[in-house]
Amino acid sequence: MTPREKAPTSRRERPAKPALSREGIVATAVAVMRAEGLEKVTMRRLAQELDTGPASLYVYVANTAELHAAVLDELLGEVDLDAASDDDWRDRLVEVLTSYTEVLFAHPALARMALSVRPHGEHYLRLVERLLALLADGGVPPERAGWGVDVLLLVATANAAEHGTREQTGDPQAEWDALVHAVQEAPAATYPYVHALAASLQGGTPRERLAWCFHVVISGITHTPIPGTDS
Amino acid sequence: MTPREKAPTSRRERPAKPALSREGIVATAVAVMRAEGLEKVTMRRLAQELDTGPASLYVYVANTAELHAAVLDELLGEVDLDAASDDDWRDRLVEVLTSYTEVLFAHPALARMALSVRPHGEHYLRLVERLLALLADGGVPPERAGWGVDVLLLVATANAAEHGTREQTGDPQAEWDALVHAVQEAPAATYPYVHALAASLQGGTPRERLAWCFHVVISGITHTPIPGTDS
DNA sequence: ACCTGAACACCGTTCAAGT
DNA sequence: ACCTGAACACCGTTCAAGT
Repeated sequence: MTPREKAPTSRRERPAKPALSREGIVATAVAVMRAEGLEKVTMRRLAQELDTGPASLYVYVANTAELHAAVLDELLGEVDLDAASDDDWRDRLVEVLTSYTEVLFAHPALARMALSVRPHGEHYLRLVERLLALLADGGVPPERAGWGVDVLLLVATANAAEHGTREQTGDPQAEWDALVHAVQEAPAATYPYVHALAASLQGGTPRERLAWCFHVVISGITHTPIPGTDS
Repeated sequence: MTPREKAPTSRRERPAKPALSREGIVATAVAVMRAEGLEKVTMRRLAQELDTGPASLYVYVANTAELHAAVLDELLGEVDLDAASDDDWRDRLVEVLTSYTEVLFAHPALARMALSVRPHGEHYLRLVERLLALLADGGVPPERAGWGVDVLLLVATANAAEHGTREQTGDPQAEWDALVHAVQEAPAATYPYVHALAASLQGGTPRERLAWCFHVVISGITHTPIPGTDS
């Protein structure tokens, strides 16, 4: 919370170098990510930003992965947990999940990371708590809700990783075109279903597909008992 | 298919440097990945392996991402498309998806990549074709099947990325412990649901959870029409 | 205890020059 | 056309030495 707190300087010099701290490092990391993407959030770059050498950061941060995880939890603070509609619990669930996805959408690299490094920060816990509450509202048995939250967050995170709009590895349009091309060129003899589907491949907006995806999982959760355990 | 084809050497020298080719490069990449993981599949390392300079590879491969995509499609050739059971179409679907997940399980880094670079190789098309056929068997309307395959593969890929056993970024056990710890420490006042769930968090084997996950999505697909489009 | 310079061991990609 | 050496612009992490 004190990213650039000025040390009390007696002599008039250039803005005194603020003392290093975990908070300061994470805050700088978030700033760099917002400005230039997660790819630029490197130990060396951050050290440069904080006017020190990369080795100094290792006093406060174990490694790059841990730093990125801290950045992720910071970002999760932006997820809107208060669904506006007081309609069906399903719709409220979709609202919260959509907010989560949108937050990650701007940083697909972060979403990809969230799939390897299990988040466990404060903001993440808050989100899980909210999702569990909504599933409980819907009468989903507790253990099934636990597994269900896992699947819902997995789907949301993967969607963000896949369709996110920033920091693309290559040209996303070109890649999509390549897929469409591959599908359209698929010989009807070998790939009858793929061939037949070519036309409807681009059907629906990304937003429609995302909402459908969430409804599929929610519906599935209500219909699929955990084997042996719950009713 | 001709990874180390020997050029016809007249003089007896050390094994003549094979001519470079896309196939040779990809084959070498697959070999390096199997031996040491995707992390080691770098342009420089491959060049070294092929006894040349990194710049030479760019004649055959656009960049590292494209190379990794080629490796992925190669690996997808190992997915078992012929479900053994002739039971319910759902079970056969789960079998194929489980095979896909298992193939990626050994290479989570590849799974993560599959979420950013849309695959469109031959083996990938074959897999999609098979999944579409199984959904058609189940009477799922074509367009919904198209969207459904996307979700099923997304879930399978994300599972592999998340729970994969190799090339872990950090210590996976330590991370899982950190999550369990965070959940158990979660104050009951602020996080009642998370707190209540702490006990059952580790419930079920990964395999059970994966199968449940697939059944949830399949069930959801059969119950959730695409808005406005299909019946 | 905290901070640092310097080093080690790597990356991807480009480009002018060669064959 | 294909191949290459050399360079440019970066990485993460460690470690001995300083304050």
